[in-house]
Amino acid sequence: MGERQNRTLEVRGSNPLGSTKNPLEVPKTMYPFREIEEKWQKRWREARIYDAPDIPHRPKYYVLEMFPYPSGDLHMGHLKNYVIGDVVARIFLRNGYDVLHPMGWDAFGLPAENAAIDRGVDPKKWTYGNIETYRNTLQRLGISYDWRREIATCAPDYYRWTQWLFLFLYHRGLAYRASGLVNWCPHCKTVLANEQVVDGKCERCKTPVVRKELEQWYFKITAYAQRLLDDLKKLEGKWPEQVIKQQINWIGRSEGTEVHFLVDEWNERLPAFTTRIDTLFGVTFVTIAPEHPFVKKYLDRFPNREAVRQYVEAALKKSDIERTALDRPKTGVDTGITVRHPLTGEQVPLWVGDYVLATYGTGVVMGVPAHDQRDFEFAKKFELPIRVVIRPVDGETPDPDEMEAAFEDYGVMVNSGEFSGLDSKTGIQKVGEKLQALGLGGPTVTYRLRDWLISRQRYWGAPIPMIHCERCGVVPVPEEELPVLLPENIQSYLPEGRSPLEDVPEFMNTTCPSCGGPARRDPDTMDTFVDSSWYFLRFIDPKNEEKPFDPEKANAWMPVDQYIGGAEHATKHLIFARFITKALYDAGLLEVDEPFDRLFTQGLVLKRYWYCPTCHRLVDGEVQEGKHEVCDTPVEERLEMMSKSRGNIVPVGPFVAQNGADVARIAILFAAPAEKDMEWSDAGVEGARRFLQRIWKIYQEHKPSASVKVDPETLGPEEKRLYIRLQQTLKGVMEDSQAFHFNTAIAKLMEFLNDLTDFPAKDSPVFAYALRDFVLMLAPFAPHLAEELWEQMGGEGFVAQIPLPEPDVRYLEEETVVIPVQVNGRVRARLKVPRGLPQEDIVERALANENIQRYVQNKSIRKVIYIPDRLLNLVV
RNA sequence: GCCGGAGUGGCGGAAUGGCAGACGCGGCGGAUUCAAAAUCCGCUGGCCGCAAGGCCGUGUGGGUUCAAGUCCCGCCUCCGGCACCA
Repeated sequence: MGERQNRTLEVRGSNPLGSTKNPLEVPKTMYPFREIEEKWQKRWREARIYDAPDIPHRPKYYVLEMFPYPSGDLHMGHLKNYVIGDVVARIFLRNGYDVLHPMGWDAFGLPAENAAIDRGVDPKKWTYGNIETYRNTLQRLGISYDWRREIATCAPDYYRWTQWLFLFLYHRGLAYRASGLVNWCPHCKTVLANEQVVDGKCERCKTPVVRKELEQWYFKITAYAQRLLDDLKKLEGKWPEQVIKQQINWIGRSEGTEVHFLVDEWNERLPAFTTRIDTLFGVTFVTIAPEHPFVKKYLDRFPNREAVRQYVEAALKKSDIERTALDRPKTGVDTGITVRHPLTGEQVPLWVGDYVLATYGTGVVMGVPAHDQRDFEFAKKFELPIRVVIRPVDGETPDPDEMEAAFEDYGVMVNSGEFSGLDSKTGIQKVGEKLQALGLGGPTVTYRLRDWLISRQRYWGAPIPMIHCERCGVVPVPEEELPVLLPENIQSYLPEGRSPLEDVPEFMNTTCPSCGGPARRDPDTMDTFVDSSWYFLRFIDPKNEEKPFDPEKANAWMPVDQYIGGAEHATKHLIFARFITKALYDAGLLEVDEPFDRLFTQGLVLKRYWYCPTCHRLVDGEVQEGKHEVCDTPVEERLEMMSKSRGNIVPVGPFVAQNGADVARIAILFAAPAEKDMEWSDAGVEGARRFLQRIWKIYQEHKPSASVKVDPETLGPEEKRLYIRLQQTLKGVMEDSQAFHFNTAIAKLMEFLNDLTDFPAKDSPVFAYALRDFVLMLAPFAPHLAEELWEQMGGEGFVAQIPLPEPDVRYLEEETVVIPVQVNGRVRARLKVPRGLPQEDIVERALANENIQRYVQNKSIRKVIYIPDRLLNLVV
């Protein structure tokens, strides 16, 4: 799996014939980046310039990139995340902030266990080995981390506090154990959170998920549904709209009405949820989900008990995929009992149907075939009556016998007793009130969000700190006994459908903290999203042995001012972290109730590769004339996110060794806007390399001094122009960087380098002055080269700590401008004129122009539009 | 189906309603070289033209405007998220 080193893959599209150039080959004339980068990394480290204080005394800025899961090699996809964060951190560090910029490892998780299963490697050794590699690579990139704060979620001194968090939630009634139907991945042999099921499949291995009845631990995130929704307003304009929308969707608030159907015989009531209570009089049946507890409870007493039993069993066996397949016909079975309509008193049949979801609303729906398409299909199939109770505002009441689809629009209520004649919206209110008055329901709100299932039947995670005692039941491990250590030297990590810890008697057998009798530990470990739902707090106080974090420090540093990561966490990590933060806030442990003030979601890094559909793997380098040379199958071209499992990664380590960290940084930032997906291509590297090489060269040729001073008032025209261009660049680069437009910021630096190259009077002080400021601007993007050049110029201190130059606002505009002259909106000439020339003079000069003459002659000028110093349009 | 986002040269991509294609990659031509690499200079959206210059051009059809890649209305395509959510 991805063991082979990546070769160059030709970049198709830009060069259909393919390049023979090896991007890993260093041109001989390259500046000595290796020595330079090593030298400055060492000096930064020794001077500890990236250390953040425990409590900031200057304005604080907390920059955080989503920490990685350390598997194998760090690749270009990761890199983008860290480089963006680093540029931001460096800008704030230079502008007088105390910057907290930490890095750590999301180190619990399945791949470690799989490595153990596949290759017999100890998960801990494997993980720490990877961490070592990752850390080295990141350090080699010169990212400005405060490494003293490094954390790993798999370390006992971290997961001790993850366990503390569990107990904290437990004591606040936010962690509970419940038996229910859970998402089960038959391949990973573990349960999954809702958030980890994608398209009905396991997010990790793509196996269709099935339902299974298990007793598991849940976090009560639904208790925070409304606040998680409401507080999104605080994030507007600071989080990507996309992510906010996704969370709104995910939480899925729905306002409706609960309505109770009565089962007189057993003195039970079945509440149903609907958003269209105005259609209540159209109910001709009621449908209940197969998994509904009512079904289980009364199955034996249903007249059609055999049919129902078979149906329920079959439904449970189906995967979610099968059950939710789009065009699947409705299925169901009549229970044989009837339920009483709350308003009409009519008895309607109760059906079991798997189009009703047990986990949404109440698991029961009222069947209104005339006004709900699903009910309509169900009724048609089972020949249930259709009763129309809504008519269009300006139309006839539809004839049920002729309907081909449900009429789902709002309209006017008909055949609805005392409510007939009301419009739908009023009806919804009135019927709701009536039900409430009768004690048979009333207005209510439901959410799509479900509680967070956090038990995992796997080894490599934080053990759940709970003990099961036969006498006392479930008992929490006392806080002072944390951490509950994960046992090492496990015999088998192979998933058996139960936690591997269950087979470790030394771990399992313990004494009950309550009664002292023999008891067993909870064998499950926590979902790794629990680990990462609070890690940003531990960075603030990573060595604290008394508590997860010191509130004083946390309140000084929180919230994270800028969070950077992938949008794929919109409804996972980002919602879990918000929930945990709110829970800590409610307990008075934090003064903020939102963890991340600003969020930036960077685009993915994609890599094109050849895929063999027969061998099911990447086959770059084994392709002959469009076929895989091993099996002779035509290969497919794929463009996908870099990932170790696909094998299409470009590892950062070798790339940086060959090209240098600064080249890697510039290449990844310049290639595309940071928020957009990009294809990694070696072609882009060439531009970055040339750019830095040209910078190096111009400084070696002219040896500018950092102490040069310039009085712009005394400059000649050419010099003044360069001075003005410098100010424009300073302004543009800063503005672009603050907007995360690093690609255009670098483009502006390139443009200015072109100006410098073309500048004729290279011995002028203004030239040296421009080179000085150029280095200062370059530093956030290519910090090593900038430090080196700064030193060569005789500059004092680290560039990394020197404030970014402010543009001289008096000189942002050039003295002459080129004004396009349009006739009827089409450009016919361009005039070079002094800035601020009055309109009359411009028009006069325009009319003197030969080409303008051709279009204006014999015609009268009807209108003159002049945008000062921008454009002239003559309408004739 | 619903909710987002995006369609601009050979490619990645620029453009507060005001010169479409900045910057870079690639390509072509030249300088340098015994030769190549590297480097430097010039050209590089399409079509017509010796040239001056002209016509066309931002997925597509309309509209607003002196002026539209940008604003409005309709359509097409692609990507992401959600989806039997009652």
